[in-house]
Amino acid sequence: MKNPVSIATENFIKTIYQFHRLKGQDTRPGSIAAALEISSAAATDMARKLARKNLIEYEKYKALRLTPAGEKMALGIIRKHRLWETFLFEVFGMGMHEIHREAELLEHLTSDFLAERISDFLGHPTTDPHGDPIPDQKGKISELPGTVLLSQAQAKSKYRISRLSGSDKSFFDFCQTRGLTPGAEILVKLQLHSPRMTEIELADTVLLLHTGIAQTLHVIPLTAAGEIEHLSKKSIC
Amino acid sequence: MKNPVSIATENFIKTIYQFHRLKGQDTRPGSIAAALEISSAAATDMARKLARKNLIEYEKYKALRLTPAGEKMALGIIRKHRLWETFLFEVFGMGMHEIHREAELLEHLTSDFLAERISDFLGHPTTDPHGDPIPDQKGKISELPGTVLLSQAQAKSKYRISRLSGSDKSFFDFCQTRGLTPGAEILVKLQLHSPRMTEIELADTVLLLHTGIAQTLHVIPLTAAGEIEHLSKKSIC
DNA sequence: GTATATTTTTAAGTATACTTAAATTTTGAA
DNA sequence: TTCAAAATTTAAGTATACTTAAAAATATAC
Repeated sequence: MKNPVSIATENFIKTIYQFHRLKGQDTRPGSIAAALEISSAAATDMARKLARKNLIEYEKYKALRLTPAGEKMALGIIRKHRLWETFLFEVFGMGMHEIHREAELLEHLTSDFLAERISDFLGHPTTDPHGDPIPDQKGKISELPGTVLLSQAQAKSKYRISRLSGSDKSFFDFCQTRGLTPGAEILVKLQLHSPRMTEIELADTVLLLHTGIAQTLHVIPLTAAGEIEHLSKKSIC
Repeated sequence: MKNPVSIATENFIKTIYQFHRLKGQDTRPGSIAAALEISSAAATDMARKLARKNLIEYEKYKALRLTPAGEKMALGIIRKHRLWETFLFEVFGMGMHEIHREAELLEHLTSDFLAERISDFLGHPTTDPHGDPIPDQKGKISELPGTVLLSQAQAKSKYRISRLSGSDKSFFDFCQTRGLTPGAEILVKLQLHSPRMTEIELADTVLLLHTGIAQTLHVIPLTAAGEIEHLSKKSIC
């Protein structure tokens, strides 16, 4: 029935999924190719092959879309990735900048059986150390609703950090020493333009973050959009 | 310097090493091919390619031999394999028949960095659950000296079980319920011929093992070969 | 609306890792 | 020692996953 697929295929499918859900919908062959560091020609090639396997819906000159089977496969890979990240972080105490690199490899040679043993061992976590949701066994994922980049958050509003999407050690070190971890509550005080910076407050500390950092932190508004302006005007000051 | 090699290459190198060290020296292309379930032609092909990469010493129509670089690579893969087996057994409580299957995959996508984290976590074990030695970081392996198959052990002699080389669940279940684990001391009472069976005693229990099992258990004599006959005659009776 | 820039696709070619079939070499039995 | 069986190698071919370069289609800028 379900014949095993190559690592190249898994990465291709996973990238389409992530670009579709997270980035701005741009799943044209060129974008996927750039992310995977392969040529556009190779991406077209792969797309046509995977369309024959019913993983991708492919139409010439159109953006790539996953079939339900492709999406299910992507979620399976992402589940393994995030379980490994959680495991390496919590059990081996590996750094945030290291776990992604290792999980990127392990995800491809992890059986469904082993994935369940990892999940059992960890007590079936629902988010990984970056704050990303871990799809369940059936491929169901609880997408964080309404998350925005900190750089696009509204001034004078309260948010909860939902996700750290950076990759280098210095970024994670910075976040950790300042308490910028998934779940932390912050108040956006000011959005500055030229130079673009975001001023936030958390635990009585004020931080001025440049765009590079503020674009890497994802946040969830803590109250309905309409009320925020109103509430924050009252409660802060 | 050391460019990454494929999973196919790793399995090829590993198989040559294992056939050279464990089985009866037969590392001709056909044997390696049979073990990997590929054609002899494919094995010849691979051997010539790896000779160009200085991992194999290849001479037409001769048995395949690893270069020092090839041997070092093999030991690195075996280290990762056995660390994973130990880990999956001790931490996840996976069965003996399951750990090999999973380690067979994970060994190929495990960085040296991660291997050291696993080793750290386990307290730097020197043998895996099967009783096989785990090579150290530099590729040094403490080969068990003088291990023989239980089916070839001398009657009326004491041995210590050193290794369980089976692969299926029923074999490991049988060994576990009877106390046949690496480290256990046994007394070989009798070697029967037609049907070939081995009678052993451990912890006051006498077991009659058929050849299939006795060929899968590796043992180490507990005294020098000369003394055994003498000693066992005295102490038992 | 046309021209140009961008993107995608097609075409041709490469490396890896296999296959089967035929040719060659080695091995072992009489 | 010879000769046939067994193993290995060579040759030709396939699928995957890429490459570069040229052609074709789409998007955008004026």
